[in-house]
Amino acid sequence: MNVQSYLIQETVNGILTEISDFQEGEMLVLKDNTLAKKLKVSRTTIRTAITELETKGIVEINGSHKQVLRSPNSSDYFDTSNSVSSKEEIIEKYFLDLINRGKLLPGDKFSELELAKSSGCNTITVREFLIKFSRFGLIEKSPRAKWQMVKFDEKFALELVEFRRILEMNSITQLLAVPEGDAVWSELSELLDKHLAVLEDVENRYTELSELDRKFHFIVQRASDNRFFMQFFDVVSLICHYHYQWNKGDELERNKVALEEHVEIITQLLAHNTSGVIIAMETHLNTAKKTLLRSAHGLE
Amino acid sequence: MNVQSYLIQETVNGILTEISDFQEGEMLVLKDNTLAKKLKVSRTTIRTAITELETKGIVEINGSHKQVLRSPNSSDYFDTSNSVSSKEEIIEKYFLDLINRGKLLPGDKFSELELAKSSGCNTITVREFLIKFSRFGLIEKSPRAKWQMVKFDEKFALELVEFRRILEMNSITQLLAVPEGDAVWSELSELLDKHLAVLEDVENRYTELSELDRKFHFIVQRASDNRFFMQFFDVVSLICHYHYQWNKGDELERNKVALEEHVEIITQLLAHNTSGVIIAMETHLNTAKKTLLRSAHGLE
DNA sequence: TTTTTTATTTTTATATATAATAATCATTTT
DNA sequence: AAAATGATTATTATATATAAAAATAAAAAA
Repeated sequence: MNVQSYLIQETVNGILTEISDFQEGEMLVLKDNTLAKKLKVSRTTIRTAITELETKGIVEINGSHKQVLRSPNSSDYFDTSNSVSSKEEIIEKYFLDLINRGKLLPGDKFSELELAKSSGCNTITVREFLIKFSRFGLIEKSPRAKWQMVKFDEKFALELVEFRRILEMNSITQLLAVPEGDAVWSELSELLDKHLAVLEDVENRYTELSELDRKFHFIVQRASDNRFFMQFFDVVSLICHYHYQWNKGDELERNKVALEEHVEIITQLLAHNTSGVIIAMETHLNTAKKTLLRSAHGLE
Repeated sequence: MNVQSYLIQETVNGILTEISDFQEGEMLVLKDNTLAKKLKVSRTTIRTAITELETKGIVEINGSHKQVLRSPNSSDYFDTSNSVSSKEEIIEKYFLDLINRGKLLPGDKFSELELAKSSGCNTITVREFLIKFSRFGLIEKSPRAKWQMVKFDEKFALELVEFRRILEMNSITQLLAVPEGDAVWSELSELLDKHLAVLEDVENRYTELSELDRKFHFIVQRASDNRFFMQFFDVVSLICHYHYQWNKGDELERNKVALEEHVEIITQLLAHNTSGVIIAMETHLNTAKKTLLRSAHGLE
């Protein structure tokens, strides 16, 4: 039997969940229109999924009449945890992994075909992904030439840091204006606890900074409530993360400092101490700048 | 005879220019290696172009020996002024034209195939262009659904204006710090003259604002000397331009005000009056905000 | 030895075809 | 009349093929 597509599998699982409380002897009829609305897919998809359920013996189809025969058990569900919804996800994962493992360094060249072969996608999927990804300013190409990782020099680093400084300073001011009862304050105090927990055992847990850093800056940027700011959150976040990869040398010490700086900012935020927040943030961004510059120089 | 591609035509023209000072009886031999370096194309391209020159009777090919026979006349050159270098340029022109003529309004849907047919490109070219263009935040799509012009509501407008305000305020501060002798100051005073000229005959020339506006804000943003800022100059510029299209009602009055505001900013800039610049810029951005908001409301 | 050329291989750009999914419209059922 | 369905059409996603251009490597010439 041929393997169904991800969407069909997910839809089958969705229908199974819908009918999971079916009782023996009950009269349960499936309407594709209703299911389509509920699962937010087209009726065509629902019908393919119901046909699949018929072969599983869970549903009986009699013309337009689709009746549930038995309640589903766990083996009826498709395991979609390991599948990917599309080729695009495959190449995205594959490419980001290359970056994160330092297989693609600034100045490196690579071709679409090469990526397509090694990732198991076709060239068009790869190409479209690269076009989309080029928005981050990390890769570029000229017509009929190979793609190239952007050379990461001091100027690039300084521009990035300056841009980030302006966006974050603005957002954090907005954040300070958020009223007391808002959910963001409990989010922040939770985040503070997590930071403290990691700091307690920093020798073993210092690598968790990466995730906390992303979360922290996400909360800050989100306060701007501005889609253009958020667009750039992704860009800056990715690029910074990318370049932190290579200074493994003093990673423990560096991460410890960053964690402590986060703690200071969040504490000042929770105390609603405007000038304290600004100063702490300024310090943090300056440290980040130094780190980034060092990583830029390390590559020359 | 089949029409050569744009690149070949341009290369032929390039070689013709190279040998344009050929004298009767002179011994002029073409080396593809040298030409390739000079014209910045590959040797493959040079060889195709030289073959073309042989059929035109300008060059004689004897194995590896390529000798110029006569000096080229103007009819030997290809007219590439009307051709486009690639399909991508076609679709880009076509799509921007649709936008500018108000054929694509917020909320409108359109399909790749539709665009491909009407523009004469294939779907892949269209698709890749749309992916690239979606970076501007003006169009979006969900999987297997049509593309859609983003609904332009008040929130969108406010976010855009706020983002612009932060970027431009920062850039103009940088601009003020540029030393006296820099070329930017003469650029600005030229731009001031152009503004004044248009204002002299504003009833007939008010449509020239669009170009002056782009130039002015470009000079301001460029002062940031930051690629991330510049990326967004394009985005903001396009979106604003797009949305100004529809309030044709008070266009004369509106453009006149904008021109006068530009004059004020540039004057203050040339006088190096920091606070004056800030105030004038603030006023200008507020006017732009009002205009944009009115255009957002007009669409509801 | 260095440069140039020929021949070959890679790579991107473009075109076309098929499959999967969504949307539509006329008809039937409720 | 409203909702649901079947049949059809439209559209995107994916795959494959061909052409144009660039890059490379080995051979030839300077």
